[in-house]
Amino acid sequence: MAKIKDLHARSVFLLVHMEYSFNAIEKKWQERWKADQVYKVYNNSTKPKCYVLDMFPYPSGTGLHVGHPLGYIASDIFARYKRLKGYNVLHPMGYDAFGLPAEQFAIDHGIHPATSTKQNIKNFREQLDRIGFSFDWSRQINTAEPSYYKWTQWIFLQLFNSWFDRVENKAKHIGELISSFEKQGSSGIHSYHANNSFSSSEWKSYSEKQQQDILMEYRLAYCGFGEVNWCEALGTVLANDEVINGFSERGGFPVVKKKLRQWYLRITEYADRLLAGLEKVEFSEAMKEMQSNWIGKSYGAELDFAFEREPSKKLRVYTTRPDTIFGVDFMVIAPEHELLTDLTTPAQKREVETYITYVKSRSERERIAEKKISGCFTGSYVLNPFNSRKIPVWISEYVLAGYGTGAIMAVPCGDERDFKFAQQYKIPITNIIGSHFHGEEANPTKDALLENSDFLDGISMRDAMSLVIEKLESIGIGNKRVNYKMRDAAFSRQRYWGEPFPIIWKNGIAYPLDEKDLPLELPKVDSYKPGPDGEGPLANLPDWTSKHLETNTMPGYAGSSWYFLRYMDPNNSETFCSRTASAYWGQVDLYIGGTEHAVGHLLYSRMWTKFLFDLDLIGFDEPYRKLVNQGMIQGSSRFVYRIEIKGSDKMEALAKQKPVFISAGLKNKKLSELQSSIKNILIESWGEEASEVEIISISGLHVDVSLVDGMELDIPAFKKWRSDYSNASFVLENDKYICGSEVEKMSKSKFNTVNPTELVERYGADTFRMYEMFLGPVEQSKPWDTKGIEGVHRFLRKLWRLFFDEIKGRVWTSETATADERKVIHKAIKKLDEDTDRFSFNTAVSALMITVNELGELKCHKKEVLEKLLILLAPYAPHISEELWHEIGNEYTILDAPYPKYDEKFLIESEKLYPIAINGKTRTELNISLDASQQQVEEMVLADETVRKWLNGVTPKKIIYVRNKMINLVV
RNA sequence: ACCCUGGUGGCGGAACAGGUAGACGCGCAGGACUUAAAAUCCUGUCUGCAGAAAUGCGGGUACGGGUUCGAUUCCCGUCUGGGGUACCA
Repeated sequence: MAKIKDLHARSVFLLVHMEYSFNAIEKKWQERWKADQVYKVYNNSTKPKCYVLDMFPYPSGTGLHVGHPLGYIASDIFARYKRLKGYNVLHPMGYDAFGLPAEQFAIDHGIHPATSTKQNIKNFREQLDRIGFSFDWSRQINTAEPSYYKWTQWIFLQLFNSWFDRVENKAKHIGELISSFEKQGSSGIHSYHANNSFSSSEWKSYSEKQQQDILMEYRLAYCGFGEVNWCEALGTVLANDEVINGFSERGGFPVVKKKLRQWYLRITEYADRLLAGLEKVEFSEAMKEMQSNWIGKSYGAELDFAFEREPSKKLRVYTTRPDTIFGVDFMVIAPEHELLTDLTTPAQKREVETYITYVKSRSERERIAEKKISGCFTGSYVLNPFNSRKIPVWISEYVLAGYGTGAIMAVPCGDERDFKFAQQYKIPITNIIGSHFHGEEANPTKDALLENSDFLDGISMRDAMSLVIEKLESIGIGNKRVNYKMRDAAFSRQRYWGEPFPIIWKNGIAYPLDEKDLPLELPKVDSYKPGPDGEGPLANLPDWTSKHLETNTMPGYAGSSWYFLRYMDPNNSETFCSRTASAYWGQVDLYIGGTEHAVGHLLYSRMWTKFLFDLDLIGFDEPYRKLVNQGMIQGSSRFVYRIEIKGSDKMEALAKQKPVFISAGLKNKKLSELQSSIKNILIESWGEEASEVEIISISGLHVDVSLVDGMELDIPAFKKWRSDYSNASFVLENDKYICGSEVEKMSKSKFNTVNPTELVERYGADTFRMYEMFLGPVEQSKPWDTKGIEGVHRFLRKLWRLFFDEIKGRVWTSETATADERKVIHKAIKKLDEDTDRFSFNTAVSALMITVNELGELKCHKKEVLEKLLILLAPYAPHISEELWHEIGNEYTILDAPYPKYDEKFLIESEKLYPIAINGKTRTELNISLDASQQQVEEMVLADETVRKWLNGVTPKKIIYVRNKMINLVV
């Protein structure tokens, strides 16, 4: 019985192997890899370690589209490649499961975010599994699970219980600060908050509340007040992108700024280390630039301008250009500036108030982005400290309260924005840079010699900077100052679906929860509606509020700031990640994700890592050694163009029932030209009365990309797509309906998404993986186009035919390879090795295609060559490689195969055809042996008939050999 | 508005340190095999001019300048697509 079964299996096997049945092969290997746990990794090995990480996804309800796997495929290729190269590779995956969309979904549909998230994760996982990734799923994490966020809360408590010692430039336990206050009061080196000055005995005499208020100014996680987008009508706080032009995206209700109690992370204390750390990591220069611009370190000075009316009062400004002090023609303060009421004169009061109301409705982005300038005079003047010149004080939205001192000295001849402001409000401009300023536009030069500048006249601006600062310091009205554009990170949300804060409030004091009470689980709620006064939904729970627990929750980036550590030790219930685990795996060797995280997630996780390092909880202070940013795959949307008409009610109703669409090539003609040519079609469709209607416009509508072949609309399918299009008629060009197209972000609502699972079913995971890589460089954004996928599929079938013939069956042999065949495969090994290492996966795929073509031309079916080829291919197309690897007689997984080494000796040529150029223009070619000396080559070149003719007796000035590619004679 | 990044055939892209621009693939055109289709294979495919042809000469990497013997690559300016701008992830 057993034998019969076996025979049967064998015949099926042979039959199957005539052609490349990718579906069966991929299913078989995915099951076997899972059963054999081939991707499970252990925290110890004699091999070197390599940690390859993807930015984990937010499991959105719309599932995976072809853009998601791009980075995952790239990292999977790299992880498999490293494993083949003999590394112990950690390649995990998980979910960043807290987030606003799930909460909005809950509000709209009443489904608990945990439920919808769980479902979404299931979908993601099913889709991911089809692509054949080498993730170690036993290490999967989910930031929304209590076993995970217990440690997010725990790290938060460490931040809460820490302060930053600016002398040692590191975080320390708050207890050290307290004992310093007890011993020497605020005179200790640790006091850097100017408004706190107390002695040791004063400290001891303070109430607990007073002491805690002071400590709050030092904690790395602290509570304060901050402005949020408040929508009264919705009773909730809105994200910036939920606000459009001062109105809520949903409902269109007015949105204003409101101050609410907020948690913050004191990331500004790490500004210098975040900046310095960039030098130790392999991020792209662009990424480093974005981060350092965000941190925005600048050197300058703070100085006081006394009020004209009340010289004891001062307006303090921050400037990076103290040298321009005599060019100050006006001051601008932020609308939120605390001295605004003092500065506003009764005459200007009404105007200032109107302006403030206007600014309140504006988002910060709008305030700095808008081209038009707005502002308002306060009525007051301050005095230039050096020459007592009267300077008017203005308010403008482009000055932000949070940066510097919230007030600037405006120098219109040197600053573009100040210049435009002066022009708009007709403020006279002082020129301090002579001929560098023409009155047409500002000139921010630092090279001019100063004029109209009192004691600075004739001095260069660069030298003047330090002179002014010295003088300011000596007369005590200012000082040198380093400033950062970066602000402390807002760390709370008035939302439900996030980590609860392990904080209890008593008498206005925030007390940390005991560690043993973690996790503080997110309670179930009946309603996701906001709580009273803009608080989060947790404020609606009597059970929660009666315990005085914090009602804010943590933001999306909390869990993602440290997740890379949890993968190292995912099931540890004693600690967030054991020291042995983090010591073994260390930094992430390769991190892949989009640039959109440049200044958010990446900075936060770098800060958390530095913090954990300071507390000696991990042994490294940069999380990611190397970062690669994958580009975004955009959707290529298709449009149909509907004719919009004006006419009788009957006609307008018909226009809805029987819409008429016009082909893209015709839509740009003038409406008047169209009237006559389209009328016939309208009459045909709607009856005689249609001759009366007027065509008023043509509107473009998204159409599902699956209904369009290239640009041509599949009309029957389109009619079936939506019931209201079933009676549609079409104005064609050349008997075809041609759609319009546009490249946009991939999204369900634009009908331009492509589902990877469908492609995997049609062409196989291997084809899909290789095609995504073949599409272009991983780093580059590009629109998705399914058309080319056939070419990659053809390549895999060609590869298959090197092993099996449709009629003859097995064709691979154990014969010894020829020199030509060896040359082909060694060329491939060299190229693949280089390309995979430098992340040039698109050219690597091309090289594989060329190799298979060349082997096909040579009719090479030799195992010796083919098995090397399979290993090269394995990271890219794991299923087919594994199948064929076993077919040629290997028992173990291809991932444990030794990666082939190329041998120069198979590639060496004895002579080469060199182009010979004169002044860069190629004139002829010469065969030159590779071991010829430079002099021999020169003699040969100069002796050549054609070259001599061209040189026409002239001796070349020099002869340049260009990287083994050409020889150029410069005359 | 500011910061970052891209722009090369009909299309995706290649050219890795400034050195023969258009590899590889798609599409298209023609051909072979087939009763036919599918599949497969072969040939051509930036462009203008000349030529029966092999081929030759010129132009060409968004646009305008510059540096260089030589520029898709470096520099300056302009136009334009994409990402980010602090509560989307």
